[in-house]
Amino acid sequence: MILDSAGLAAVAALVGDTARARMLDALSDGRALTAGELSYVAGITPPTASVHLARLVDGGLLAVLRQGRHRYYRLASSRVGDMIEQIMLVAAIDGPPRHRPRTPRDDEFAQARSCYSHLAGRLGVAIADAMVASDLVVLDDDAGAVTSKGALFLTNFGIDPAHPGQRLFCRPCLDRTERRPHLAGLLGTKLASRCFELGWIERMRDSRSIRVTDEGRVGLRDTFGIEPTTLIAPAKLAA
Amino acid sequence: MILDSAGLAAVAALVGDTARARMLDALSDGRALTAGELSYVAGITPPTASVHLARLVDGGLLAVLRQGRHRYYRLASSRVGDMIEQIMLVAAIDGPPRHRPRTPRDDEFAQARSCYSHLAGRLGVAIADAMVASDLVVLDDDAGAVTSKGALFLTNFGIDPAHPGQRLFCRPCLDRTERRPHLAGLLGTKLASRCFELGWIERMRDSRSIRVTDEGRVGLRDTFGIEPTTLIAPAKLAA
DNA sequence: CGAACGCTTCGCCCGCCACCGAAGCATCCG
DNA sequence: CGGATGCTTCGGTGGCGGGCGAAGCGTTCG
Repeated sequence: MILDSAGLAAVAALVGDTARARMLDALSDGRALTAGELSYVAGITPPTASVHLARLVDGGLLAVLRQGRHRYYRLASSRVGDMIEQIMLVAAIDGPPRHRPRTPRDDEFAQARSCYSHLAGRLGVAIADAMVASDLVVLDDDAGAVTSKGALFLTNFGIDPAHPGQRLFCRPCLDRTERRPHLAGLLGTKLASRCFELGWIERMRDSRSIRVTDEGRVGLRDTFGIEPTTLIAPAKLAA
Repeated sequence: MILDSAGLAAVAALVGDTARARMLDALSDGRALTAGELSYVAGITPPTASVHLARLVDGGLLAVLRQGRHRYYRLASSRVGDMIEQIMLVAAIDGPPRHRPRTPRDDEFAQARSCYSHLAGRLGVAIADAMVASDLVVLDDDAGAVTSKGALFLTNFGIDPAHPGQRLFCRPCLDRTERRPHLAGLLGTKLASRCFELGWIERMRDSRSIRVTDEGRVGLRDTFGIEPTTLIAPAKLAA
């Protein structure tokens, strides 16, 4: 179980099928979906989906929760979510350019989304940028930390920064649409929760995309100094 | 190129073949190997290997360097290495238990190895543990930081901790054989380099495994307080 | 208790791709 | 310049796995 290129191949092969990849992608925000919903997003019939789901459970990527006559499937752990995100990052950056028709959903997705339990997309990067600029957190490629100024800020913002003596709990996560880091780790999770709590953002149904509410625009501007325009212009920066 | 479960599937499918997975595993310490060597480690004939390698280059996972009549292949970026490590982590922890005959090479590998550019295995975890215990670094699941005491220690150890004002550059990386964190990020890289420089460790040929030298045992004990026995006992902890 | 629903199992078909041996193409050597 | 070496391309074969429809099983509801 150690020198395990066999395990590498086995897990990757599970992900390396279009239908299964679509299912995993749909599950990668951590929610649990039913077999039926998953067969729909994968674009295959229920029987076929059932076989795929059985394989994914068998391979340890998914966990299943029986509830009445439904079966809810979810990622087995956040590690699986991280793995999917990492593969997608490689696909986006190292992989060959994929010219696909750009849909409105793509724009929503690039705008603001969840990355397992934290915020990503233009919104996530904007928050990270703002916090770095205001000296609330410091980041390099691999690591990050909350400053003492940042700890104070978080307290005022309604986030308890303390595990006693823990001013860290912050990690950069390379954003695959923006190709710049957003905030992950416990800090990322708490920031996201707090923004939901405040009604600044809300999930869009059946996707990882997130919508910034009107209150959110005001709050983000007042609290982080993020101009609402940042969150509207789709891709003018291409210049 | 955004809502890209297609890219996810494409990249994962590349990794999800036994022969290609073996090649990628062999390359995952960042070295460049020739097509011939790779066909050998994959256990396939040169023609077949050639096709696989072409696919991997085409998919952006590998880069090729022509040199005389040889062609050297290496991972296209450290992101690809991270991805492989992450998939293997999922395979090791979330995947089904794989009962394989345990070879001496497995033990070497679990003992000490490189994880792209930093140290992993029992050695890597022991160093991380020692530095946490001595209050040189602090770690949680997602993030870490070098303490001021740690910065002083690193200077004495021959590592320049400064980017001015950067006492961070430290990240935990879950070890897939020990299932506990070792040190990654810039700190992890510098620690590994310095240990090589001091002659404490050396690469074993044709693998990611690392051997601790006699000087290394002494140095690790005197500097980090790591008892040499920690680095010899293969798997007594199974109890 | 029977009908509707959600999901899985079964049986079958088909296409893709990993694989090899032989031949082709470069590059380096005597 | 001819032979050896390292790698790739070509042509053909075989097996694995993804796909569906039909049937089976458990749950829920009227």
